[in-house]
Amino acid sequence: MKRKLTLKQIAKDLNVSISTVSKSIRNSTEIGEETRLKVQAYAKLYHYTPNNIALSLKNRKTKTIGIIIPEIVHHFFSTVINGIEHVANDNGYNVIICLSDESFDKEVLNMEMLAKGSIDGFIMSLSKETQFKGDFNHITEVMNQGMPVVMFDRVTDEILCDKVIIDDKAAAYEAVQSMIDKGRKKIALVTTMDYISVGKLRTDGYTKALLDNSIPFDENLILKIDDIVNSELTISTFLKDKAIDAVFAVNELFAVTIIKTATKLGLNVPNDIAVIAFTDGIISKYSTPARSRPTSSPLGSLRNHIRPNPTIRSLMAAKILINRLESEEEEEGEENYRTEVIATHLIERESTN
Amino acid sequence: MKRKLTLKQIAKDLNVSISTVSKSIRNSTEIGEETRLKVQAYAKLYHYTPNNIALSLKNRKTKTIGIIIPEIVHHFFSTVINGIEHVANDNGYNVIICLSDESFDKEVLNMEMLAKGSIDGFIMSLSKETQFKGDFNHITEVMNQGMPVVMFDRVTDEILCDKVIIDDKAAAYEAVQSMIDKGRKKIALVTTMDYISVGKLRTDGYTKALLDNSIPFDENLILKIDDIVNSELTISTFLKDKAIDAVFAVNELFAVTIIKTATKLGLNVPNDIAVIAFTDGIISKYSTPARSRPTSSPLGSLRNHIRPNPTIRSLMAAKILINRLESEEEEEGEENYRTEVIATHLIERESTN
DNA sequence: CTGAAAGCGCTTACAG
DNA sequence: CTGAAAGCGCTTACAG
Repeated sequence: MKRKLTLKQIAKDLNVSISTVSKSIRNSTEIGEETRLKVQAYAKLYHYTPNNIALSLKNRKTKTIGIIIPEIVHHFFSTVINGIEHVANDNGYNVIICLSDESFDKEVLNMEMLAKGSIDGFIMSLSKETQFKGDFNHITEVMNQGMPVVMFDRVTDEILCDKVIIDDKAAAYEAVQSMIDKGRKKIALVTTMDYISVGKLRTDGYTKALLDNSIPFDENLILKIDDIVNSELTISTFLKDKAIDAVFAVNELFAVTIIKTATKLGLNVPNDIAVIAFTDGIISKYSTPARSRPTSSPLGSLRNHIRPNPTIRSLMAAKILINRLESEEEEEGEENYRTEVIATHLIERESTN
Repeated sequence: MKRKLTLKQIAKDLNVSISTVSKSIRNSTEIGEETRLKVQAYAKLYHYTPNNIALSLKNRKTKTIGIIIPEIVHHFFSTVINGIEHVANDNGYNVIICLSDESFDKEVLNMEMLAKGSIDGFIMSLSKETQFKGDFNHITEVMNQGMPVVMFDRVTDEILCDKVIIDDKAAAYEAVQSMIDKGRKKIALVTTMDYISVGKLRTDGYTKALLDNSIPFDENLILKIDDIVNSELTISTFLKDKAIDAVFAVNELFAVTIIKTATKLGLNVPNDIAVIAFTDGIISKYSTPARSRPTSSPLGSLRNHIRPNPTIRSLMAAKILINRLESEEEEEGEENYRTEVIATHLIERESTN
């Protein structure tokens, strides 16, 4: 079996010492020009590339960042990865991606694997199951070993570390407020289970908007969905039984399902029932490939929406991590973690209702 | 800054040698029970984990597999990753994912990065741009350094290596034949640009089916699409101008767009125009979240389709790679590359037309 | 100008 | 039963 070319091999082939080869390749002026050029030519000819593993060992840093995200069949995370890669590459870092697949066990395994030396730090978004269990020992563990962690989007208060989030509560508040302003009376909420931090915060925004407007909070107007794929019937019943004239959905898939269900029930969206949601653009992309007539698709009815831009956040997360990595060299003071909150606002299209 | 615990540190803390610590932790009987247990307790208490980087250097293998795929906003690749991870983990391997984002440059950079020692072998699917350029030097390069590569789905004839593909041509042939059998006269083809190997093969199957049935090949019935997102108008014109009664689409997104466009033109699918396509299930998942009434969505009209199962292929690819990795230890004979062709057939739903 | 030595963290054959 | 030494591939301070 062929092997990667090493300094040792070059040294042997050229009858010089390993140090000489190393210095020549790094173009050190310490080495005489003749030798230097000879070695360089040889290295180039045989496509020598230094072994990163050896470099990592020597330098005690890998110059790579690990990303752990729940899933990737999702436009959102794809954008996130691109953003992080961009900043990383600009700063001489590489990026490794691992998927937790929304599973706690996979998240733990992936973190453990990467923490065994493969990377210098993490950027992560918690899996659903992890948020549900509330078990964050794997993260504490990694941080105890001196690895910085930046949490992204799906975060937890139980871990002290850098975080990048959007102001979910405020954005939700704004959305619900806008519905109230337009005269909607019975505003329902379709959200996730409470353990999803993001869903929880958006729910809080909804609740607060109602309170601030002295609208009585009605628990029956809240629908918590665990598995959207099998929930059309639930939603149908929900919409039918209450005289709801507006729905705030915490994500795009929920919104699509709601709009479709409402339409099937003979309701006109947005006239009979308005729908506002957080979106990420992926579903509308698939639903209306050509975009020529937005109103022909479910999302067309979703004129007003909140679309958090993942790019800004991913750039920010990468910068924070790299910053910490570079400054950490000597320092001891760790406690100054920051939580970056990116403002996010409701997008209202012209012909709103 | 805190650091990861090392054998050296433990040795110092416990006043024994590094060798003793190492052997104790690996539970070698060479070490006296008392010492062994003491070391083990200490290691456990402080959560010692061996440094993978050091192990990789020492063993000259990393026990990790690199996956390079074009994108991940795609159910298909998500399934592929899961399949590979499954086999990998079962065999003590870890998996690292890199995205080429359909870009040649990113593909090259990612491969170079991983080839510098981070992994033992590749499983990859070529980016569109790479297929378009036809430049595969980065792959040759990596293979020359003794790294096995298994190509997956989007492959090229220009590189000799292990490959796992489906029989695109035969499956396409079967689909087109079925339309012919049902009496369709003017069968159009909507496909990708020729440089996409998969699209090319499916096109070949289409052509062959026509030939074998003595149906004159009409170039005007072939539409090659580069960017589906902005192609509704093109498709609309295409469908309108010819008296087409059937379309074979090489992928699901094409099919959705075709069906939508046809419907807008007032055509009944499948009565006026039948559509058969290769699918992967993701779009139908988004388009009809609840699945209760399949015919209400574009994909509902796509009763007959070819859905290559990515799981089998990914398991196969991982097995082939690991097999090669494990057997390669000493061997010299490299030339016995295999191309695994997974049979794939048309799925016909009951109420076909 | 060139090279031997130490060290990154680990394992293992070999002494004692 | 324990430990010193060599080596994985590299860099760099230090001799010569």
